[in-house]
Amino acid sequence: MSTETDTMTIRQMCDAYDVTPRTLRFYESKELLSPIRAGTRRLFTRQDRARLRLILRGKRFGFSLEDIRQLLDMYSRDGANEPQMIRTCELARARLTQMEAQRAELDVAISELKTQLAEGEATLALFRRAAAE
Amino acid sequence: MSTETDTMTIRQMCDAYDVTPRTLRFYESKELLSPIRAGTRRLFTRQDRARLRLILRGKRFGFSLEDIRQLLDMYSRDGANEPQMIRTCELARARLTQMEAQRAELDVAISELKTQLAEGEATLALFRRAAAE
DNA sequence: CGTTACATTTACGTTAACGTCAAGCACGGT
DNA sequence: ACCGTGCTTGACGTTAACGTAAATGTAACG
Repeated sequence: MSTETDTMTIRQMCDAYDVTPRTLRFYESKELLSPIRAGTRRLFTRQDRARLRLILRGKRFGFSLEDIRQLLDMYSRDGANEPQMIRTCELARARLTQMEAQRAELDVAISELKTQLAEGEATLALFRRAAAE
Repeated sequence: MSTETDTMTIRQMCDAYDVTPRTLRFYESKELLSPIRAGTRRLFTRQDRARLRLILRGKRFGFSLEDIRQLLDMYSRDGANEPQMIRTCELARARLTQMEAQRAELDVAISELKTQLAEGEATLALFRRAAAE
């Protein structure tokens, strides 16, 4: 019971990671994944699953798939390659800066919107009083 | 010096609000703006400018143009119409909730990315020591 | 062997918010 | 009349990340 094939079909992947088949094929076409084949069908290995998890995480970070592809390539081409690690870190730092800026803008927008909303609801309250006459 | 025409050409608008002509025409085509005409040319009134400011603010809030159109319609159709005010407030509250959720996610993503980055840079530091031999 | 249940490839469609021509008025100046 | 500038409309192009449909394959079940 140890050699449980260790690969997953496309559907198992979809269920496990909540993505569609189209998405997995799309990622393969973009060279983000490279499942092996059993005849014509895809079989996703442990490696593919690790990569998919990284991809999904990257998306949560707001990286584009193209960014992710680069990061993934750098990661896996040679884990112990200094210039590539440096590049990876640079990308990450740049993205982090963007995200922090985005957060700041979002904060401003949120408080502005709160203000607006309060105004609107105050006006509404006035209407109700008038209606209560 | 009082009747300064009070309208602006498309270029003046672009310069004043940092948008392109295409954007203004696009907004008109979407019925977000309705400049008057001097022959064939557009003249943007004070009202148009007020609406444009609202549009740009809405965009900062992350509203889609379609949302903005609805909000604008509700605003201007009759400033003193209760059901419409209510609808406007509901839209704003919904959007606010989205924005707060987005901020929460962004916070998580930021701290995760920070962690990753720290790891990466630690690894890099190790490399450098090894290289220093 | 026929049907059912997934799989595969190919390729066009979608959405938002404009960008980017192209071709042609319109008006002031010379 | 001619030029240059700025404005106009019209229409196709762009980008990302898939969605969706069509036609076909194939593996296992009964």
